[in-house]
Amino acid sequence: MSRTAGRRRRGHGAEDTETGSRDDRKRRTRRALLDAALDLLEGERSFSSLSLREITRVAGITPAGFYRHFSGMEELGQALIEDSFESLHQMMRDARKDGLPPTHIIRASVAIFLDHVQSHRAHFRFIAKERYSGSSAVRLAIRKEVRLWVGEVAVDLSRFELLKRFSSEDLQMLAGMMINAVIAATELLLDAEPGDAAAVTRIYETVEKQMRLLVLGASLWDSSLTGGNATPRPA
Amino acid sequence: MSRTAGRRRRGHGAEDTETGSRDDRKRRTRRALLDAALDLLEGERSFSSLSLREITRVAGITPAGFYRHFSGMEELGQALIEDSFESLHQMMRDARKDGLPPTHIIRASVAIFLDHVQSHRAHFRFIAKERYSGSSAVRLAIRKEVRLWVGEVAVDLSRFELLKRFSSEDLQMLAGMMINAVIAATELLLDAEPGDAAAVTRIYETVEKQMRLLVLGASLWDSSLTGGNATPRPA
DNA sequence: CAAATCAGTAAACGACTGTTGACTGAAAGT
DNA sequence: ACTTTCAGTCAACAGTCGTTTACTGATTTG
Repeated sequence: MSRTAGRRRRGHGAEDTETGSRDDRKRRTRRALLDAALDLLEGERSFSSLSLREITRVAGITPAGFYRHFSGMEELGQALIEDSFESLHQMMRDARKDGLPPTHIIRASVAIFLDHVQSHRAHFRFIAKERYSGSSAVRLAIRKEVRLWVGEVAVDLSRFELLKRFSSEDLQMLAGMMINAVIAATELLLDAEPGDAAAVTRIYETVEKQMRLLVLGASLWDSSLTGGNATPRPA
Repeated sequence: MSRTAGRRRRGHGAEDTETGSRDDRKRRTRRALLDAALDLLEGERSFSSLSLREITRVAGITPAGFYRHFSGMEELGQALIEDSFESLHQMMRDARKDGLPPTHIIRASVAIFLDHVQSHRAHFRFIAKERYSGSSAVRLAIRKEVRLWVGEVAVDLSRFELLKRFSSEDLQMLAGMMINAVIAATELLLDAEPGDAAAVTRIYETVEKQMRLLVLGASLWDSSLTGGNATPRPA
């Protein structure tokens, strides 16, 4: 009743629906769907609790219209993952091309990454939430990205004179610990209020300290003392 | 139609419903509800995607019966958290009482914890899933537990002669890194096939290596070199 | 033994869900 | 100028959901 206003009622998603070629408009609607999902995930909700209808409502289209873009929620989840990591990869390529300062490479890299996190909160919130709670396809995709990242860092580390005597396995472990620390910092960053500069500073400082501790440990490391006697029990 | 069998149809939850006092039966049904939720969480599902009806179905009671035990799903979530951490605390108390070997305390502690994880997979899967994707109440509860744990470990570490010169802040950081490594190992453990002894052994060995690296780093640490110049940017 | 308690049942409610098929109308193709 | 394509609409579907209400019947209580 009283649907007085213009025919098309849209949500926050696609604003100027009227311009551009058909492909452009389609791309815009797709973006609106992705953004709608990210918007809803900014709150307490988890991806698996989002409904298709809810997302189309926020994006400003009809439920049935959803299927012109994705076969279902699972596929939208995949798209969100690709979306999130693509901007990260882009950033990392740029950073590599621009060249890092030779002296504080680690610190600079960490800072660049955390800056990126802060300017893409929604993406990383999604990743953090889905890393352990998402569908197995999404979880695997995230794990693959992390594994690749660890590999890259291990290669970078292998160029340090100090780390020449590291076995490649131990290099992976060191890289893994560094990335674990950065991921932990990321999660703290996402939990902190975005405007809380003091908290942000503390997080940056802490992770830098952690890196320093790891480098110190590495300087005394002897890869030939590997393994030793572990204490595992099957259950 | 054709509901031929006995009146009460129960799921996997409460088996011998017929015995015990009224309180006993109530407790058993409550357990059945918690177990039903944990069962469902063993799969791909996340807690927020579980429905109340679904849980009562698995537990073998009527939807309305749920409310005799919990006011809603949120309260059940809280109960699951308490349940999970209670057995952990119990185990830690026991371990402390029994006394750890003086020589390899860290290694032994880590192994004991990971053993506990393996024998309580469902609980820890729940915690891992909800740590970043759950309701804020649940997330806060988990974070509180982790923070407390870090504090305890920091106190334990302060007794080492090697760490006497650590500032309390740096001790917290070291303890935090150790626990981060253990949590990362926990997550690997939960993702591994329970029977995969080789994978389990690798995880134990890796985390022990990580501990050794941290201890090495600590041996060179100088708390007076704290802070330095961090590189944070508000956004 | 009668009365009170209360864990669990049964049925109904309105709301929301994913998915469908037939449609419309503007853009793209020819 | 015509036909084709196709993003998005609309209406309807069969389910599931959380919650409420009145109830039942065994156990506890006095």
